[in-house]
Amino acid sequence: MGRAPCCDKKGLKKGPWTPEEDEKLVEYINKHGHGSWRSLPKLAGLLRCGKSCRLRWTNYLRPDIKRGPFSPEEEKVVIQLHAILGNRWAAIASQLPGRTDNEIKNLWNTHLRKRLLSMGIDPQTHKPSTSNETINRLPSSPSTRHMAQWESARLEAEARLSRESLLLVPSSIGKPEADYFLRLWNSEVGETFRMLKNGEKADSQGKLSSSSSTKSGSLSGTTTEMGPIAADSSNQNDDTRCYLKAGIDSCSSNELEEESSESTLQLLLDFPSNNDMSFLEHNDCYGLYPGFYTESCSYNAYKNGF
DNA sequence: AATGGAACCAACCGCCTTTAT
DNA sequence: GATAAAGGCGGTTGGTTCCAT
Repeated sequence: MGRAPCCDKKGLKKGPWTPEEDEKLVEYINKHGHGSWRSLPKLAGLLRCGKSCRLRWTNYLRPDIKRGPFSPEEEKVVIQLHAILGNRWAAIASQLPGRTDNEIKNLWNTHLRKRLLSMGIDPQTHKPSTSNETINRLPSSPSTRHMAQWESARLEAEARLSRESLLLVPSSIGKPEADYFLRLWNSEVGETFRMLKNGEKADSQGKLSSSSSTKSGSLSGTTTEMGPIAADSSNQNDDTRCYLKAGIDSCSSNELEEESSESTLQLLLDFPSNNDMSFLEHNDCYGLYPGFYTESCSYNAYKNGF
């Protein structure tokens, strides 16, 4: 049994919206709300399908839409969330107020994806590409992968810190950073992260699980492979590089699979500073996105870059 | 100035999930 | 439980603009 078309397409206009159409749509929604999208075009006097009206409203006419170019900070968030969520544009958009899924999708396809590719990063896996085209330019260190995982763990740790700080110090509410991570953690993003971390089948749509070879792979890797590294690194920064290297060199993923992410996180939080990744600067191979290291050779370039 | 390719982005299409009956 | 309608989402397309030659 075929699905009925969303609307009768005879006589309906397609293509770009005119200012007059926009005006009609905005005026109607401001007065009555959108109600049923199916019946809206008729009521608003538009020769458009309801779906088209909904899209025009949500992607362009909504008053809270933030237009204009993405800030470096926004781009960074998109990249980080994409590493966790994959192509779940709506979920990513929910973390960027005023930005639409369509906008983020376009940003990704036209800018960020190419930028990562040019840096030798596979935009789907966020790992160094193995293609012949890029492999020769890459530092062939496994630690690049670890840095992606590290960044994911950092996200989680910061979210936890934010949540705890809010519980302990109510006055911290309103601080943008804490607010952001609290929101993130309590949102679908955080839920996805937690589910993946626990090895659960994420979301009922099956979309996540269908594409989770990337996500669950990298994320479970975050908590497992990071285990001994973070555990050992609870000592001092001086030792961290050694532990990091030792962890990379020696860790057998099977054996590490059992490592508790709780303890890992705790140890992460025990770091002198969660944001201080300066100990990585001394080694040219420690970096998530090698393109950033041509100048500064610093993980901070990734953290602050874009 | 003309032109061809690249880049950008709004909009469409089809599939999936949710909700109502 | 079965079915249809509606909404939502991600992939893709096609028109427009920009830029190099």
